Amino acid sequence: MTESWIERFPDLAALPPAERAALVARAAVVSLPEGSVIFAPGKEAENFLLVLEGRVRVQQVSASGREIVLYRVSGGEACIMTTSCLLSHEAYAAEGLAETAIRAVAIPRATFQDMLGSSPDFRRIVFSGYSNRISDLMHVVEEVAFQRLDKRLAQRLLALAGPGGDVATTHQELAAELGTAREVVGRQLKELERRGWVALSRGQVRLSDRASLEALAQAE
Amino acid sequence: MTESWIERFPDLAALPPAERAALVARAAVVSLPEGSVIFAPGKEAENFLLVLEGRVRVQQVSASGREIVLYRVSGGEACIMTTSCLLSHEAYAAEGLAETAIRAVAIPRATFQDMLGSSPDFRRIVFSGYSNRISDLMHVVEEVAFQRLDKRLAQRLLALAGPGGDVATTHQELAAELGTAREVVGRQLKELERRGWVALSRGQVRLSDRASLEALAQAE
DNA sequence: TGCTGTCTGTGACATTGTCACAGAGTCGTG
DNA sequence: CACGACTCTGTGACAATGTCACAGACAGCA
Repeated sequence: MTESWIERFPDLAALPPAERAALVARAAVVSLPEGSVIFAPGKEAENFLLVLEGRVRVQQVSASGREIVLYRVSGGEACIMTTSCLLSHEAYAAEGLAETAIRAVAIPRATFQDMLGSSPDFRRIVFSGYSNRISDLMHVVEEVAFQRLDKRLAQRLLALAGPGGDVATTHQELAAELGTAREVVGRQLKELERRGWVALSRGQVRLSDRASLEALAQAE
Repeated sequence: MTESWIERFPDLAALPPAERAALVARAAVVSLPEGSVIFAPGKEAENFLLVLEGRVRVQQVSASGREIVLYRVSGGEACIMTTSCLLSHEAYAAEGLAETAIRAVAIPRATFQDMLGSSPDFRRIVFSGYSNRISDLMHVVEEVAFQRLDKRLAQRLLALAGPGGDVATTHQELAAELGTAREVVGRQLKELERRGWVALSRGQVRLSDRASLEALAQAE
């Protein structure tokens, strides 16, 4: 059982046996219930986290209470906000929430530093985590600064929709995804409904014309 | 002379003599004129850059031609966009421009990888570069998504002003700093002028009431 | 049933973005 | 100097988005 998690990270599973054994011995698999706060402003992280299962949502909260989702970390990825805190003690104005129940590997600070020095593969995992996050953040900047809201909303609806084409969410939650206000989302959804592209009910958006939404999502 | 640059990075200068010598031997000091494109979408980097002198501006350009400044890299810092390209071959939609003439240390890919493995201090420099950039990007998101434009403009004017209180820039350039449109900047400046906080002339903004601008910049 | 809290809808207004111009400053050149 | 070419700035009309103050609708529960 102690060996199982490392198989999710092929690069790590391929480490020299000694390093691999050390890592497995010193890391702990932790479980967190849905809704847990993984990190928050002012809370310093003690462990480096590799997410095994579940999804972490990282978002920013403004002074006025508005929120915006920055990115999500899924199984197989490193949660690099904690890393940053580990390495440079900077406080971020972001918080990480467990959107689902989480299983993750917690690697203590010292082991993390050791592994960084000893394992090129471990470094690659950490760096590519950073790299992906920077990429995500630049994408957010680009969207917020330059994209129309109807397009962004269509994108999110498509991304959040289950296979049946339903999105179980409130207008408030969608507004937090996009960094805008609830009323604005309400009006945008109303317009999409008027065009026959979605059907609205309390706490739910049903996508009734995916093709049109996709066209909108990809529009210039 | 070959030894001089490393003194700008105390962490590196303090490396074990062997490593330090290897680094100095394999890295090259390069000079770039003002206006050089350090990196651009689609251009893959071959070297890791440590900026010695000068300033690099990293900005994003939208399809519609609007721009937004993401952050600046100054002397003593690592230019981590190039790093990312080095490590994960991801293409970013950002470009880096030399705002001033630049002197930088270019470290070849292989040496960079070696140093990452052998030197905790080198790792710290690289990681803290990443960390700072993530911090910068989150700050940009926060500003663009949640802050009023007059406040952001006041912040930029104060940041860009020389000691005499002059900002030599066009409305277009200010708009690119903030990710907005020229006309909007023009109107905002007009309003600041009406209040007597700035004086406008072609290609220049003179800050005539710093205290008021600072109050605006710090307003909620 | 009535109460309570959440979710949604709406109108009025402020702020910001877009578009299509026009006017004014600067510079080189004849 | 006169002229054109170019950049920089100003403006009005309108569209899109954000803010505020509500009111109504819905769900769960005593």
